[in-house]
Amino acid sequence: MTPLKLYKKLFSLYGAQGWWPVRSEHKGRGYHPNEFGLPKTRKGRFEVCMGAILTQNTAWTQVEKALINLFAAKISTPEKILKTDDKTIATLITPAGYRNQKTKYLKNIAEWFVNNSPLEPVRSDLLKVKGVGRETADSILLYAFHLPTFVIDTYTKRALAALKIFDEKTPYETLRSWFMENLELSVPLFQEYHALFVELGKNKEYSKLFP
DNA sequence: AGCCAGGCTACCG
DNA sequence: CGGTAGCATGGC
Repeated sequence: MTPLKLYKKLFSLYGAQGWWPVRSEHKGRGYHPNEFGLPKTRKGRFEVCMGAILTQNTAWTQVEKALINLFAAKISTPEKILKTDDKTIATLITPAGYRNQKTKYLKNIAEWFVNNSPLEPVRSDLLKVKGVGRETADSILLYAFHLPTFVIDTYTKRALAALKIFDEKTPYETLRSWFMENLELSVPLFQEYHALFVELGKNKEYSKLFP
């Protein structure tokens, strides 16, 4: 099974997903299938960064509540995150869990964003930010900045394990390389592919991968 | 009523 | 390096 064949299999099962939801640029409607140009603005890019932190080990439905709380409080820029006290942010993001940790992480990514966003982001710099691991970094690069990096998450690992291509504890970088070395470096392809793995995982339909 | 969500850090051997 | 506790909340 090649990465491309697996992609085609998943796409035939679920079709276009429209990741990542960008509320501030999509009339608050969330997903936007077959639209790979979003976000287009600084605000939208930072929204994706916040979402990437907030969704760590957390269901997206909870993340949306946290984001809506932040927007309602007019906290939607890195500058505003940085000058709001921790307690206030923690309360607003409560639905997304780990509120104290994620408050610090949001401030860290806000500081990174202020200092780096005019330039093209570099993966190794992003990984130095406390609170940003490999998956979060790759999500930010791929969905906020449209750089062709492959995102590996729990569902991806489970799918590859179900297919017996790699076992569950294969290192992140090994899996990422397998995709990136065997596919064209395409942002729409990588965005859609990761989204399809999540859809598969949510539905727990790994058995459907077999002929 | 547990188990799991679109993980990461700190710390251990 | 690989392995694991702790972090928080809500849906099922």
